[in-house]
Amino acid sequence: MIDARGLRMTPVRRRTLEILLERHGALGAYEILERLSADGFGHQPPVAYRALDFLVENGLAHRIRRLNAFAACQHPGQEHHAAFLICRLCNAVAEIAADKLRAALIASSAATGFDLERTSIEALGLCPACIESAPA
Amino acid sequence: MIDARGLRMTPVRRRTLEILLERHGALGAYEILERLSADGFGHQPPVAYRALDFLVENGLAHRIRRLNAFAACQHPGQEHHAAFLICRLCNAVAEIAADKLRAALIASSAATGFDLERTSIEALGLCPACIESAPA
DNA sequence: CCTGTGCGGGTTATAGTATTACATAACGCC
DNA sequence: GGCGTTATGTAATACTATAACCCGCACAGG
Repeated sequence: MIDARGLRMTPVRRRTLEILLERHGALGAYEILERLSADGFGHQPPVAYRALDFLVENGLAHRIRRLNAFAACQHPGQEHHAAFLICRLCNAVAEIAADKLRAALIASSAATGFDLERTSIEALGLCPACIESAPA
Repeated sequence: MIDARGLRMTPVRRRTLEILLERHGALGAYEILERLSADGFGHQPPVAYRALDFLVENGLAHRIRRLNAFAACQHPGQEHHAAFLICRLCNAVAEIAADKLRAALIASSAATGFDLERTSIEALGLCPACIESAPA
């Protein structure tokens, strides 16, 4: 039950990750909870939040704050920092590499004396598909 | 009642901005609501949310998503994009210029075909004061 | 002047998101 | 097997945000 990195990938956690992977895009905690409970897991919010916290903590999923939602990580296993592009029409979420952005952010903040630990970079706009279907 | 930019700075809106300015750092909508209602304004959530939406929309305040809170803009009147450094211990919020970061983000996302409209860049860490008082 | 219109602000009610606290069960180790 | 730790389940509640509706005032046009 304990994988190479020392992670305990229990049934709820695995199923939660599967649910996220099945969907391209982000899911709210309560949507995930519905599916978990349909699959026989508990049906109270902490069930979903705990599994999600675990996945986020271990780099298997990301939290999209703008949507109050979660998405599976596109590059699990690799140490990386991500930024997210969110379509304001269809809520599609694209993950892009943000290592350079993060470095720039740390550089920009050097003068403040802050010690940065986690960064969250999100952008709202239109995805290619919605640009097509909803032209100016 | 209408200023140079065509903004209607009504009493609730002005008071809301003052409340944000009085505090260095971020305030939740319900904290703001408490003070507004103590000052004789309405005491239902929309009162605060509407004023805050107005301020954010017009560049006089920022929304800090990580904290579900709001902070007065440090550079009002100037067209700019900001990033925020949030202390995970004392919740202090520092605003730094993010125009370059934004440009880099737009460059990074060019390949995806997304059209970026708004960006939100936040980082969590320790502020100088908390580094002092809580050393490793 | 007066009246129609639009915006702001007030209200009630409710929706949506997240956490605390506590009890029970499973696991890993010795 | 027994013990400490971690995970799961539950109930209850806290916190954040929005919808829908009404009223009144400021302003523009007649």
